[in-house]
Amino acid sequence: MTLDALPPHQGGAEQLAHLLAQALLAGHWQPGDTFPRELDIGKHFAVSRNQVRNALTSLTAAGLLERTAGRGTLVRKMGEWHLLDPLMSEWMTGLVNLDPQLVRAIYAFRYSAEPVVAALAAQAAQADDLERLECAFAGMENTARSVDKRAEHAEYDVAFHDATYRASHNLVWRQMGHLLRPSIMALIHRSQHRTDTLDDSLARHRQVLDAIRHRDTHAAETAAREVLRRTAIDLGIVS
Amino acid sequence: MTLDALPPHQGGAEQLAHLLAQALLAGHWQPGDTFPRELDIGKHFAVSRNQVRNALTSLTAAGLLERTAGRGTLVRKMGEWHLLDPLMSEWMTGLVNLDPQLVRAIYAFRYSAEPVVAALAAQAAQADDLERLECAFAGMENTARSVDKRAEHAEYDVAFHDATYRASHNLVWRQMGHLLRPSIMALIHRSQHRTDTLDDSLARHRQVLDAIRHRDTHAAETAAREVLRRTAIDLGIVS
DNA sequence: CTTGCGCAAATGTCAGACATTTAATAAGCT
DNA sequence: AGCTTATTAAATGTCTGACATTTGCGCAAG
Repeated sequence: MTLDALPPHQGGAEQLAHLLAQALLAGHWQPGDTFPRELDIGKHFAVSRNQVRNALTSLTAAGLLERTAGRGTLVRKMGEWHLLDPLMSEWMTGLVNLDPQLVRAIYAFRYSAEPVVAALAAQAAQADDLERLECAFAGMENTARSVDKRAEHAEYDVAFHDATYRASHNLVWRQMGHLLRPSIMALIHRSQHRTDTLDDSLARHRQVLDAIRHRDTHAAETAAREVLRRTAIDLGIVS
Repeated sequence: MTLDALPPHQGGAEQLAHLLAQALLAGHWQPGDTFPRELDIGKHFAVSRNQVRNALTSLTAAGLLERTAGRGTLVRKMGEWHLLDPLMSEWMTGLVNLDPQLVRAIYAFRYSAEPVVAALAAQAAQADDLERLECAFAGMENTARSVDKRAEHAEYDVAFHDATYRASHNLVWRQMGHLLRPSIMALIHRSQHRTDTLDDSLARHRQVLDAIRHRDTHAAETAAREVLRRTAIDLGIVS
């Protein structure tokens, strides 16, 4: 795989990293392949070697690449990626062709984790947590009816689940909110945004909110599981 | 806080990053403080500015620092740390004075997560997963009796729990195995390594292993919870 | 067939100058 | 006095060229 298929870019090592990362996430290179050399990348995108090195440093830190002096830069396989690195979430959001295996893995994680997180949230939520949840849910309601607000609706969806993780008041769980964005964004491209499915999704989210508000851990657990069942249908994981 | 209290180092930006990271994790700087300037760090440790910048890049990627041109380098608060970055786990292991709030947060996460993970492992474990689990458990047994094998015993302990996460066969859960190392290493320094508590710990680990081997998800869930109750006692979280 | 030498190619490192951003300070006007 | 605007100093960010180090390969001698 060469660089020629990649779009141009303008300014900043971060944007370059984003570009290359998305190409890697999309599978343009096979694991074990040798990545283009620093100088070639610099020539192709008309940036200095410094910018290239900064970008490659990020990709290496995220586990996408492995660099050794003399040998070059190798592409690592998906199992070695640091999926929990916040940068990875940024790079994954907006990627239309995310590997189905990855979408499924993230979904399976959420399906096993979020019920527990919701239960914790029901125990630990404070006033500001409830406010965040209610605000996000209201946003979801207000953006559900118009087709041209799909992106905005997804943002509120992310905010709702992120607020759930935050409400657990656990530093570790909270970090995992990053994973939500790519998972939920994948929904936009795969679901048809039909109004009946959206109503169903809203109803299930409301049950999570109510359960947390009433400090009912068991109800929160089952309600979160129901939300994710709906998500599975929309993701096409189950029919 | 100045650099004078830090030990010297030899060679490599990674070691420098490790040194500075441990000082930050130990709370030598308050959140919001300004970190020493690049040139000062370089002078103090007799390294080039490049090495300093490479080290600080790692610390910034881990969320420990925030750098902006003109202002300088600021120390971020614990809530902003990227606890799931593998580098963080490396830096935390071997740190004797880990913040109790952090130890407790990681424990609370494990207590809510590992039962679920063990249940998944009971569903998805393959032959090689069982082999890893059995090998780690055997190592724990063999090193339980002698006091001078505490470090080795801890390694097998980490390997056991890591094998559990791996056996879930989920890419996301597997990443979280990194968090185990600092959590389990903290046990060495806080527990008295009494033989009766070790026997108890071994028995509870054995039940997890057996439950996974027999594909009994419910038993795996409860057994994992029992292991962590034992851990809580040894960590001094509950009496 | 194996060992060892040397060359080529890639990443890693260094040093210095310069660019850019930021905050504080001083000047100047109303 | 008070507000706005240059000026300046200080910190990180960037560029450039040269050099160091590691790795893999070819080639030749034993």
